[in-house]
Amino acid sequence: MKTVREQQQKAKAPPRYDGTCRELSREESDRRVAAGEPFVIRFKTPKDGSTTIRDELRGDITVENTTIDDYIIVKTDGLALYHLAAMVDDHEMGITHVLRGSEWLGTFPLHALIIRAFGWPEPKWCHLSVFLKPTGKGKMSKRDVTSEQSIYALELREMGYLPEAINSWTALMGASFGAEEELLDLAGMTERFKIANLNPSPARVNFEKLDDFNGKWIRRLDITDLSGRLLPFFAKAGIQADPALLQRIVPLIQPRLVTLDDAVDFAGLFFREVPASPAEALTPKGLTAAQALGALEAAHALIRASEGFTTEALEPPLRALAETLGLKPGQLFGIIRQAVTGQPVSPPLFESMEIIGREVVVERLERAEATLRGA
RNA sequence: GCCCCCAUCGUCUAGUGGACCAGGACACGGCCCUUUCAAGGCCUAAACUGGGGUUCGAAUCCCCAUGGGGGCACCA
Repeated sequence: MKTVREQQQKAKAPPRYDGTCRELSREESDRRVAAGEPFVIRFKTPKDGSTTIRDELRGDITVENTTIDDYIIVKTDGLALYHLAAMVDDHEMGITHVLRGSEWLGTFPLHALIIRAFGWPEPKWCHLSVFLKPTGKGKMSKRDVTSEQSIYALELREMGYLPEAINSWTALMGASFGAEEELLDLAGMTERFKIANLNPSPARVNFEKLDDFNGKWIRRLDITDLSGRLLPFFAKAGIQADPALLQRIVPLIQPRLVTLDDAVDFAGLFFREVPASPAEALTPKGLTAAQALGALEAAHALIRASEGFTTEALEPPLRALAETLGLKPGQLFGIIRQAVTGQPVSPPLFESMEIIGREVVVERLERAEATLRGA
C-alpha cells in the first residue's frame, strides 16, 4: 500500500485504493479471514455512472462515481468508522433530518450510497457553513487548541459572556431569523427556525458583535438576576461582595457593562480601600492645585452640612457651587470624583457617594485636601 | 494536484426577474443628551467580484473566469 501511495503521488493522482482485493470472491476472502489474515472492510463504490444527492440548502449535487474512493468502513480491529457507524446509528434512531457541518460534504455521496445499499429511506440532509476565524483565514476549529484563534464556549462564559448572548450571537452567524429583533432567546429561535434561512457560505466570527450582544443582554436582565451572576466574578477577583450592597450598585453599572467581568473594574471601589490620589490627579487641567483645593473645601463644607445624603440633596447645591466658583460642573465634579472614588472615571458621582456613605466620603475628602495642601 | 461547495457594504446578513439609485445589525465617523465613562437618540459613509449570455427588464436565471472555503486517514 505504501508503494502504491508513492506511485500515485508521483503521478499526481489522488491517493486512493488501487482495488487489489476488490474483486476477491466470497470464498477466497472467507478463506483468508479463516486463515487469520488481518483485513478491513471497504465500501465497493460503483465504477461507472454518477451519484446524485440532495442537500436542502444547495439542491442536487452530482458527482462521478469514479471520484468516490472505496472507503474503509470497518477497521482491522473490527470497529466501524464514522461513515458506517453514523449511518446505522441514524437509521436505528429514526433520524429524519441530518444537519451537520459542511466539512462532511465531501463524504456525503459515500454516506448516501451506504444508506441506499442498505435499502433504507434517506433522511433529509443539510450541511451548515463553517465558522471562519476572525481573520477569515481558515475555519474555526475546536481541535486546534494550540491556536490563539481557537476558543471554547466555556471560556467565553468565564470571560463574562452570558449564555443568552453566546447563543443568539452564534445563531446569527450563517443564518437569519427574519429581521425585527436580533436578540433571540432559545424559544424565539426555535419558533422562527427555518432551514431555508440558513446560509451556505462560510461566516467569519465577529467578536465585536458578541460584545454588543452581551451588553444588550446584560441590560435586559433585572437587577436581582444580574447581581447574582456578578457575584462569582467578584469572588474570582478576591472580593466578597455583599449581595444587598451589590443590589444597590448594579443599577449604576448595568448600562456600562460589556462583560460581567467588567463589573469588578466599575464597582471594585465600593468594596475595597481606595488608594489616595496624587495632587496631579486631583487637579483638573487648566486649574492650579490651590484652585482645586479651594473648590474641594467649598464642596466639602456643603457635603458636610447637607441635611440628607442622597443625590436629590447633594446635587443641586453642588451644581450651584460650581457656578459660584466659575467652574464647569464637570470640573468640580471631577475633583470630587477623584477624591472620593480614587478614579478619574466612575459610576455617576452622587449615586456613588450615596452608597459609599457620608462618613467615608468625608474622610476621603479630607485626605484629598491634605494632599492638595502639600502640593 | 484532484473532487466538492460558496460569492451583496470592512463583518454578519435581507433580497428568490420589475416594489432596489439595494434594507437591517456590528464596527467606523459626526451630532444630540450629559458630572466622567457608558447607555440612549439622530445622521453620514460604505456592497451586488469580473466578463459573457437569457430577457422588454437582472443582485436575483445560465456559462466562463477570478476569489474564498471545505475535503482527499484503519479521525470525527
